Amino acid sequence: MTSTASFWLVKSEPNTYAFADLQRDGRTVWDGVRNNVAALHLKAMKRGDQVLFYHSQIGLEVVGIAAVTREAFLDPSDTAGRFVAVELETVRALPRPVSLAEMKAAPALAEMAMLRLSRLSVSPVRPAEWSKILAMAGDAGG
DNA sequence: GCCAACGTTGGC
DNA sequence: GCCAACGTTGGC
Repeated sequence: MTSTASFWLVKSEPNTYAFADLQRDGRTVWDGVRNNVAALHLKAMKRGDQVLFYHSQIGLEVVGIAAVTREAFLDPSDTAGRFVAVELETVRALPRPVSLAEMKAAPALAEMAMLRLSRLSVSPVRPAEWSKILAMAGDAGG
């Protein structure tokens, strides 16, 4: 069977919700996104899509992999009913984190959406970028 | 702590 | 509908 999963990257401040929290919880509702472009990406996520988990503000590195377990639904934290959330589950921590500096220094990642639009909290990752980052992390699964 | 980038708001 | 002011994000 051919895989049709897509790849994404989400940012979270570890002070607020770290990858370790996702590992503890198993699954979590990814809500609170209040940016239209990010919301479009959330709406495009399909069950089974793979997601890089990035720590913003503190750490500044990709630390783990999550997967989409529930496709976009109205964000329960948005009383205006305008934005959506998805549900994510933990997959695995990376053998070693990949820092923002490393990603910036990698020519293969020069066009990554998260590097070009630094404030975007949910962004697409191309298959080649996904493979590159997992290779940089020493993760054989990419 | 500062600043750049970018989105939103509100006066006109 | 324009655009200046303001707020937020996130890297440095």
